Amino acid sequence: MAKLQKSIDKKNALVKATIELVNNHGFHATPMSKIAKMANVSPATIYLYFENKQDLVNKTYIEVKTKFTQYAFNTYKESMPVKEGFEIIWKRIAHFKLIECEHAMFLAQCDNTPMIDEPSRQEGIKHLQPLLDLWQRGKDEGIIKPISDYILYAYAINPLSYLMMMQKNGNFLLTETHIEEAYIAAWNSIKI
Amino acid sequence: MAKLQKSIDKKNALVKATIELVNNHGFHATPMSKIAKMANVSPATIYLYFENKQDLVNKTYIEVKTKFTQYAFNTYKESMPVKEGFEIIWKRIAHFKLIECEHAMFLAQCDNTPMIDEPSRQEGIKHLQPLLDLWQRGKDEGIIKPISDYILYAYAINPLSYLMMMQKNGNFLLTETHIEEAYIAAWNSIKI
DNA sequence: AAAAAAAGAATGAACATTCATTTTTATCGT
DNA sequence: ACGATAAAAATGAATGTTCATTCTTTTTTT
Repeated sequence: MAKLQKSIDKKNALVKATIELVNNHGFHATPMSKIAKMANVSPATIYLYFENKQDLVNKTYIEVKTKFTQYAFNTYKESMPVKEGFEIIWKRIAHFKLIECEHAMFLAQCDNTPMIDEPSRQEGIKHLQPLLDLWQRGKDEGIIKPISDYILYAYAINPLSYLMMMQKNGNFLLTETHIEEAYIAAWNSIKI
Repeated sequence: MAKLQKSIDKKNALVKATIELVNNHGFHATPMSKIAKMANVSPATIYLYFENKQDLVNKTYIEVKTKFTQYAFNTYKESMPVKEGFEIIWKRIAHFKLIECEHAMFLAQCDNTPMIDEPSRQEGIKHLQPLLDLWQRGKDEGIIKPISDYILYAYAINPLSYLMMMQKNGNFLLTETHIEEAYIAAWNSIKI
């Protein structure tokens, strides 16, 4: 195994362990020692890859957020009609939250607590730009309500996070039918 | 000042300090010593009122959640028509999140992290029963979509939490107009 | 054999909780 | 109504643990 590959493997193992432990216990309740143990690495080794605990979690956040948005916008083209584009993006997001539940949970926790520092948070927000552009186009074309992007996001996208939480807590099972129902509710709340 | 009153004052000061500090730094990053300092009390005194840190935050959660739901359902009567009842409850909830932002933020953080233990979390959920009953009535009358309560909640209520977060982060200012827009989006996504 | 990477042990700070005293409040006999 | 005293409440300091980070040594790679 090449040296570079080995380094990448270790870094990935650390990121993976961070996600799992932070998901289950929260940032401050996951010691570096446990992250190291789960990644089969010495605590000291973490500091070869990351500056400190905060840096580890910031970088993990950015990495996961990047994966998330890459997945979300993968099949979307700017040339698509607004309605079709929205449906595609929305369903990709839903799908990501379904199959990459751990990653999505981690993002939700980062976005809802003071765990991530402000620069990384801002960096994370940028990734959503294509969706905001799509909405702007929809507003210009008179298809989407001319209201604040924050409200559009609150009604069209954020509910998925809540459903994922409930799913994780075992309160209910998210099926394809639910996803379809949720999509319809999402579109109804933003379309004119 | 009567003895009992004094005790209640101290307990309230502790709860208030807990909310403020946990909001700004998270559960594990708020030491008991800081909570004590902010409440003008010795660290040891906390243990006269609460068993330990976990108990302090559990009890704080239940107290805030109780206040929240009392406020939310205050003017609602079961005799109201479904649509009117929902509008009243929804707007009370929105109003609470607007004027009692600190309390609402605290609840959001509790609901999105592993900070609260499971029994307290379950206890908190129970408080929402009147809203679930109203929705059931709406479904029976053919006014509200026959879909899972979780999805109804995700679309009708949860978006308010997101908007409150954005407001808190200074990203945008939540006005009466926004609230009205959001209410319409909420109703559109749950009505038949 | 030199350089780089990794490891385990060591360090020192921060923290939750408890302990030994002090201060406040309540009770009682006068 | 008053002071003495017992009980309760509150305190600051002490304790023992946990943890992030660093240091020194060992292992691996070049």
